[in-house]
Amino acid sequence: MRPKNLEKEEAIRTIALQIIAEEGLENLSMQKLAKAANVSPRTIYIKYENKEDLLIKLFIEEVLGAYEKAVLEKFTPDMDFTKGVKKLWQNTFQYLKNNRHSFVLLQYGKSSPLLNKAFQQANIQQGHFFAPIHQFLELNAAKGIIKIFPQDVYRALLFSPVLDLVKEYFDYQERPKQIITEKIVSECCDAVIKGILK
Amino acid sequence: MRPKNLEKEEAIRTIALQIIAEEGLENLSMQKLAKAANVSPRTIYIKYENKEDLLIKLFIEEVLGAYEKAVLEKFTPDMDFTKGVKKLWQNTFQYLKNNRHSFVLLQYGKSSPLLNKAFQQANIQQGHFFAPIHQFLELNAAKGIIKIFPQDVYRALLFSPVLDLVKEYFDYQERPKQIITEKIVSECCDAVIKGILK
DNA sequence: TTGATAAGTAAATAAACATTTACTTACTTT
DNA sequence: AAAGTAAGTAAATGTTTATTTACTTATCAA
Repeated sequence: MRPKNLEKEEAIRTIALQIIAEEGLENLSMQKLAKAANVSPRTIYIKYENKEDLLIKLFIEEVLGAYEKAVLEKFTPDMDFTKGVKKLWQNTFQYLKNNRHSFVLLQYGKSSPLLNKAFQQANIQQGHFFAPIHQFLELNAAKGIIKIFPQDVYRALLFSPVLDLVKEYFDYQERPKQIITEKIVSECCDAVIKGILK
Repeated sequence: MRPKNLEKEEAIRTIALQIIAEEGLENLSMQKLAKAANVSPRTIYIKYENKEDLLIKLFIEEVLGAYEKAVLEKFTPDMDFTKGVKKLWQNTFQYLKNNRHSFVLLQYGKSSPLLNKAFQQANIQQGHFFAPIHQFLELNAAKGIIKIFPQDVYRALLFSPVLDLVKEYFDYQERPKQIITEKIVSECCDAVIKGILK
């Protein structure tokens, strides 16, 4: 049996993310992707059932999976609260600023009903994303270190700002304004931490 | 001369937002829209040059414009800092939770390169969106009431969490978790304010 | 009332779309 | 080295797409 050419598989994923980042999810077509990845349309259908399947796997596995791994690098739920949050912010900013293509699809995950639904299903079926962060927050809430909120609210309070900062970091390249540096990210993180501590 | 039928114009915009919210921007087509709005495809092209023009006008005028107006309701830049931020959060949550269709396209504005570019251009050409908020923050920074950050960073810190809370409010309807109430929104707002005060 | 005119329609156009068919290739197993 | 097989290709499928053409309608100004 002829074995799979892993380079082709990777090209499909990489080029798909690139097209989405540059032209938008609205403008990704199977034929355009095949041509750009130097592959026959049929080849895409070996690995993916259809276009929706491709998008969902790209989003869940390629983007969310890798993003989660990068964010949780050197993080443990039993860390000191301030140190833990700072580490998570650092990891997030570092990873996303070096992976703009992933960042764009990640943002689409908050808009597109297809990806949104896929995320919720994956979250239930294959275990929750960012589970160690949940644990971390529960632990610190129980210890009385931070204010009590529903789990999902912590994410809004603690982590949505850093995603916005990444977006501003990329926007910088397109219009003149102050660049987002690691120092600014760190100072923002301090402000967020101050707000959530009891 | 036969006058424009304003009902048709509004139907086009309303149904477009509805399709985007339910099926995604990826799945909005001019023919689908025409059919759903009970209008000939040609009628859409009277008001809009092409599909991109429709999307941009929908985003900038219908969504961003109305959103800005609602958020700034009863807000003035010389308000007390805490009162001002609380008012902005209240307005945001109230308006968006009652306008889910607008919220979805608003979120697409952070993903789609087309809408993103359109936003940046509109921001420059027709004056900055949310200018009173800029003023408000500058004033409070000058008075030494809040920490000093670049203007765009304030938005990330102060306002991205409330958009995330709106998203969670809508997600509630699809999977069981704690509902986002006005009380929780208000408590989150307090935390954010605490973090940014000097 | 009528003539001008932009709003509106239904149907058509050509291009692009997702997916499949029919075939070839390259590798493993025997 | 030959057979078997999944990976891979090029070209075709029928559908849907954005947009236009050719025509009709409704209103206003004269």
